[in-house]
Amino acid sequence: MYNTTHDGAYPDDELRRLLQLLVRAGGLLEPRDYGGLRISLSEVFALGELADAGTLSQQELADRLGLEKSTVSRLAAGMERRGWLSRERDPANRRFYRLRLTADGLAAAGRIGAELRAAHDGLFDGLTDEERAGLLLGLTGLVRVLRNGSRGGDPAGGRD
Amino acid sequence: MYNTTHDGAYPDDELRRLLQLLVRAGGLLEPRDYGGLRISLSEVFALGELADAGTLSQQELADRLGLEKSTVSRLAAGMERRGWLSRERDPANRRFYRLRLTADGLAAAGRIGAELRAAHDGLFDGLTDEERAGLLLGLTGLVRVLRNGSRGGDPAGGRD
DNA sequence: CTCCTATAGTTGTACCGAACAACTCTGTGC
DNA sequence: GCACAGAGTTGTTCGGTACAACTATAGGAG
Repeated sequence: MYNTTHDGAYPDDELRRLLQLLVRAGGLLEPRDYGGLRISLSEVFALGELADAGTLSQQELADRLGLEKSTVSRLAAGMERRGWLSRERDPANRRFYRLRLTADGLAAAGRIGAELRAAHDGLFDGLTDEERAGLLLGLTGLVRVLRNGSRGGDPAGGRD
Repeated sequence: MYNTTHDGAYPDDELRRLLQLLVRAGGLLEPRDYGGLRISLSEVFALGELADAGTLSQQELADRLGLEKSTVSRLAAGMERRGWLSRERDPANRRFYRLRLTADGLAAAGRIGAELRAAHDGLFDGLTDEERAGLLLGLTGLVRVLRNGSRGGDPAGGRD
């Protein structure tokens, strides 16, 4: 397939395969049902960020999610409509919202967290001990590398 | 964050974090420039499948990509327009197309393959040897598990 | 105090990738 | 010949996103 010029020392193929599996078989891209509610990937991430941070302005949330502020405006409005978060203006500076998860929002975050955990437990069940340990180690490193952007020549990104 | 009820033995958090990094920092979802050409993820996958298989009908391609035939119809039309593939009717059964990459299409597949390899080489550079080895092992297993769908209670999927 | 500017958020609009449904075209079996 | 099945197409709709232009609030500089 894509390994036209490569010697096969690395899993060229696996990289694309994995992406493809993640995207398709895993249904990564589509909104899906978490805890019985239809929710988009961005909403999943937003719940996570807010559960993490407690209170965020929309702009902060946008930065964390890598989304445009207008997108987050509508995202937050939707989540408010669902009762997952409250939007109060910051009394100290009324330009800012103070986005906070409501009890419902926290519950949703909990359910989703549980599903994510179930998902990865299910995945892990199919792995050998060695694979499991290796994956854990490798993924941790990968997260580190991706987060620090320590890549030579921006090979994967190219859009920031 | 999401680990409201978990004991922390697994990288709960890391799972979502990884997804998020993949999706955002990696710019996974957006069409991006590969080898200087704007190309969607599905086109990347389609090039891979066709480079793999040589000749496919649209329905076969749709099955492999997990897309609807109508989507693939337009996808293939677009790729034909770009000169990446040829669509001849199968002479033995004119209902079928015989999709094949052109020389240009193969070249594009090669360029994209090179970029994918560069991307993951760049990623791998930031890893320790242990992490690299572990990741390789774990990913291989993960691909196997995802492909076989051996998951307890369909934890990750839920949309097919 | 007024005006200028910066920044948070909103709204209008457009785009893209995808699904679904209804359609056409081709082949097959009775 | 006709009915049915399957491949591909087209019309339409939807969701998630960006971009641009807007409003509203705040913080100076004169």
